[in-house]
Amino acid sequence: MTEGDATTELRVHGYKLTGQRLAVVRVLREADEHLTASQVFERGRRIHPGLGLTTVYRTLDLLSGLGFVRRVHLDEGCQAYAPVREREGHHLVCQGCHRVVDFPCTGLTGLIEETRRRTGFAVESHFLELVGLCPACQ
Amino acid sequence: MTEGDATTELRVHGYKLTGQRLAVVRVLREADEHLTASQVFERGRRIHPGLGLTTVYRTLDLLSGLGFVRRVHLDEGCQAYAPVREREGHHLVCQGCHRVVDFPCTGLTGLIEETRRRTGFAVESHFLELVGLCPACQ
DNA sequence: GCCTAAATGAAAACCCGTTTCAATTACCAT
DNA sequence: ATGGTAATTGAAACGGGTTTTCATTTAGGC
Repeated sequence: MTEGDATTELRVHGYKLTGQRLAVVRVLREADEHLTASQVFERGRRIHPGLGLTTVYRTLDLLSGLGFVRRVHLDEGCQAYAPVREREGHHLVCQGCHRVVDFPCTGLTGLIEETRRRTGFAVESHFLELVGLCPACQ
Repeated sequence: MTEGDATTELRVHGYKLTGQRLAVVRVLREADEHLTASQVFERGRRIHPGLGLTTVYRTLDLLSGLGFVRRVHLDEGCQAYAPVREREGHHLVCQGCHRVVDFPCTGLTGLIEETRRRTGFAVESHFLELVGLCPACQ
């Protein structure tokens, strides 16, 4: 996610470019670990003082709908967010430092097609997340 | 998940076989859709009157740790649970009726190995969920 | 049938996230 | 530039789901 991408995309969809939104975008772009809403809130405040937590939640929803942010689902809970660096990709999360890296989604079409054939389901979306330890944490 | 499997496994791990736990196990075994904790609570009460919601949460955690239950992660939220019918498998969820079907985890080793090579991460676990429409809901 | 540690339920506490609403502000048209 | 307008915002109240606390009960080994 580049800052330019996000601002363009916001504009294209008719959303206003407010300082608050740009602050949230910047926080996410500069983070390489997953963040909770209140972490985004804290960091965003340094960029845009007066930013409200409510706005953080609203903006995370917005960016999530536009595909710039993805929720991270962990055993401990599902209230973390990470920037999407690779569209059509997925997240690989480090258990140690919470770093999040994107990897491309390849080699799943066979599995999905096979599942469609065996179950009759029309598969519309999928969610894949890998969890492990990054080189530094091993 | 068969009832026998679950009781055996509970015993093996030194957990007591209480009526409350067996009720939760039975509710999950007989459900073919994902259930929230309070749905498990309601149904479990019919089997074991006096069952408490707190116990339902604790038992879901327990069974989840033993691999008999898996959380279902949806856009609407992550507070649903479904029985694991196929170990080493994953969940396929119907958007219409919430039915959950298991499918085997095959064809992911290549993707994981490739990711390991490219990122250096030691991948320890993965979570895959497919979402779509079942034959009846299409 | 005891004994003891584990398990339970009710109530309170907690926490995350949403709604409400009046005030502000970005952006378009002039 | 300026003004008008609908979108956006923040504070506070609210809501619901989940966890903690703690006294009581109970399963399972002796």
